[in-house]
Amino acid sequence: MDEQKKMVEEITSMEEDFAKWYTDIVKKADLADYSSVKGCMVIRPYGYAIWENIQRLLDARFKATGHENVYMPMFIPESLLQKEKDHVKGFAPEVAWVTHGGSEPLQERLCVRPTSETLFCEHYAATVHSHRDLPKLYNQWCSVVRWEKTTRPFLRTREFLWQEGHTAHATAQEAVEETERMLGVYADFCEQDLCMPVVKGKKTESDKFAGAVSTYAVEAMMHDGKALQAGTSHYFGDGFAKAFNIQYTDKNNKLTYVHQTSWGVSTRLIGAVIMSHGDNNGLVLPPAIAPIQIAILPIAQHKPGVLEKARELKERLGKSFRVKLDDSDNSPGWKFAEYEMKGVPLRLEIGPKDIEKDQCVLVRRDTREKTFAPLSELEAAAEKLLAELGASIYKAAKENMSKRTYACQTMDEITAALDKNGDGFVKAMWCGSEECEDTVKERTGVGSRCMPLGQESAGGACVCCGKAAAHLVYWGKAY
RNA sequence: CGGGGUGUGGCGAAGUUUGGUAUCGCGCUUGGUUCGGGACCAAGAGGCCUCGAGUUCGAAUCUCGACACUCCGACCA
Repeated sequence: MDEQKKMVEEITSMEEDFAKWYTDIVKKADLADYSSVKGCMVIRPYGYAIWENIQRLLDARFKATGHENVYMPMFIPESLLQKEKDHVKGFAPEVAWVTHGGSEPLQERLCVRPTSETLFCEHYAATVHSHRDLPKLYNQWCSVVRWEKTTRPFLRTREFLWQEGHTAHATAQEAVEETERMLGVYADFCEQDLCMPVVKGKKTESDKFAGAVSTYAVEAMMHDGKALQAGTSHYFGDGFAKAFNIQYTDKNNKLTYVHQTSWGVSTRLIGAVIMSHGDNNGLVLPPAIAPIQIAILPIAQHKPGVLEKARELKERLGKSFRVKLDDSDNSPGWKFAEYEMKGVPLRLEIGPKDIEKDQCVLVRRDTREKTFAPLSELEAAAEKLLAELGASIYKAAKENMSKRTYACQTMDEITAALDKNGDGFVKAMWCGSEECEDTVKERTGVGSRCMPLGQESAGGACVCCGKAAAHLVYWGKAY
């Protein structure tokens, strides 16, 4: 094949230009397209199918932990948004406002929800009266709007799809447990279903959600060594309850404020998957969320019996897997490249030679390794290969993370590690002062990502000021 | 929000310096031959040159403005 044609079809290599590689995949794998409003993207059927799988799997986990789905309005009156002062301060700069209904100016302008804490609070204030009404374990799937200045498909868009869980509890302890439980649900989902290792941690004071007592996050590492916040879980204490007057009568007939949490993940997860597993042939999808798990590609499909056999296999495999049979006129080579671009985990080739031997060829997306599978054992073979692929891409992502995690004691060590090995997580102690946090960022370019849970090491000196350190911090550049 | 880059059929580009009514590759349509790593032949279809104002006999090309995309920083899911 001549070079000219190659240029047309191939994507930019990730080594050459990671940012362009990313947007190439978004476009060429048919995940999303730009629209006429900056930062608002069209999520195309293939991209949306990935989101539907994410939704389905997460929703099951939410239900399993006792949550119910609800739907809150898209608009928030300005006065309602204003009730919690830290919250409004955090979000005011990026809300979109509705000022007119038709041609009539509104008496009070309405903001398009950037997040729905205030709406849930208003509702809880109206419906929570007794300890018997608690806990409230609500979740909603919706889109929210934040008027971002710079945007990128999936990673940062002005409108994005997400879920937001909002819970109200009788006690602080219960709410803290909920916050940690949901962080765990996210971490589990990322690791098991997205095959993406994450670091669970607590955000520093300066990095907390607007209005939260504490914010937790799962941080993933992308292929280029930059960090991506994959999900967050917040503990609110009774701050919102006081601002919105959410009280219940407890067992001792005493009026008490509730304790709240909220937690969310968004379509950003799709960006995370692209940048965790993709390669120079395109997307690589974890089997759990792949819209097509097996692409059946007939070879020499005009020859007698081939299409019939391919259809038979589709019927059979369709009972256990998400399967697509491509019987279009495109050449086999074209189809190979196409389904690799789309990240389909497993490709099944079936041609005259296979039919003779009562077998087919299975090819893993990540390694392109071919396996000849007897048709009698096809389901088992496919199952095994999908599981192996999942384990294998998880392992590769994990290795990338370990390889790019640098333990440092001094500022010079940080700079040296980043210079030598490229972007990654820097593990370093921190005294807890905002000054040091800022200084580290200024001088080394890495900001605090989180204070990892379960890794608190006592003692040591702050990497910046040298005083006694309170926390181990993962630092990094972030998306 | 600061600094760069880009905007021409569906996609990628040439043409802009020096104004004269748009070119190439891929894709698409039809017919035929092919088919185990991005096939080939033939005949076709398809363009508000991002948008708006201006200069000019005449603008993709010059001027001004807007919008969008994108990269590098600062901020955020």
